[in-house]
Amino acid sequence: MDIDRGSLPRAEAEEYASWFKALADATRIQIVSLLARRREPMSVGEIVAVSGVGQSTVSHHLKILAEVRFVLVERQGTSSLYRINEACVSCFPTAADVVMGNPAPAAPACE
Amino acid sequence: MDIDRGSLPRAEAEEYASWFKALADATRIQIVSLLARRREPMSVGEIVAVSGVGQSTVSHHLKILAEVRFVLVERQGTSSLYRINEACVSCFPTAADVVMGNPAPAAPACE
DNA sequence: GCGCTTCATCGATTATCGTCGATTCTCGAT
DNA sequence: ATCGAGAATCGACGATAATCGATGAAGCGC
Repeated sequence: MDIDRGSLPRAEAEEYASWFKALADATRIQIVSLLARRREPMSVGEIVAVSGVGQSTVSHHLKILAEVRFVLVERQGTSSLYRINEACVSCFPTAADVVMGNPAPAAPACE
Repeated sequence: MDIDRGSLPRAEAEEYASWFKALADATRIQIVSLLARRREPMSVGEIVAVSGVGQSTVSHHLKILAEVRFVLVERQGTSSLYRINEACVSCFPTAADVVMGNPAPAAPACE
């Protein structure tokens, strides 16, 4: 395919797709949004208590979000503390701009 | 769940999720990006010729993109002309900002 | 009307996803 | 060493998705 000329290169499109896929679920969006608003780390238990789904499900979602580095994790004692990846806060909307053909304002890659 | 306090309301999260889901595929990202760069309408055949997947698959992807109104369609004679929805060009990156907890610069809802 | 082009839809196949309950693992405390 | 709490992993389930080939429907030219 030579859609790459006139569009995005396939490799770039696939990376963006993995980002959007990570947010293609309402529960994950709420988790990211929650962590983004409180800038402080939260334990899995706190997120479970507020998320409306089971613990294993939350853990699964957090793993997906961590794989694309939307969230960062740090083990502390018996609990895992998750926090938003500040870099993504500015770089992810920029990716949306790129897909939509907008001139990227600034912000290069995400870390 | 009362994740709605401190995060996004569930209904809003679900709407955003449907948007991100529409772009959770590299082929669809390339199609959107292609239509966004050429601002002119393209026929399905043109997109197929450049997309690397079959005609029925492209038609399927275009339907998904049209359902969330990222693209608009207009039948002309025997062919269907798809074009980018200009409103989404600015409003979709804003949605990304909202999810990431950024203060939305301006741009209200996408019609 | 007939055929051709263009696109949408159908049916089937295969793969991926969200969720759950149960289990396992890792700590810290006793 | 044992226990208990917190979190990750496993196995399974139904649901959804991506892709294809084939078929169907709409419009144009002859």
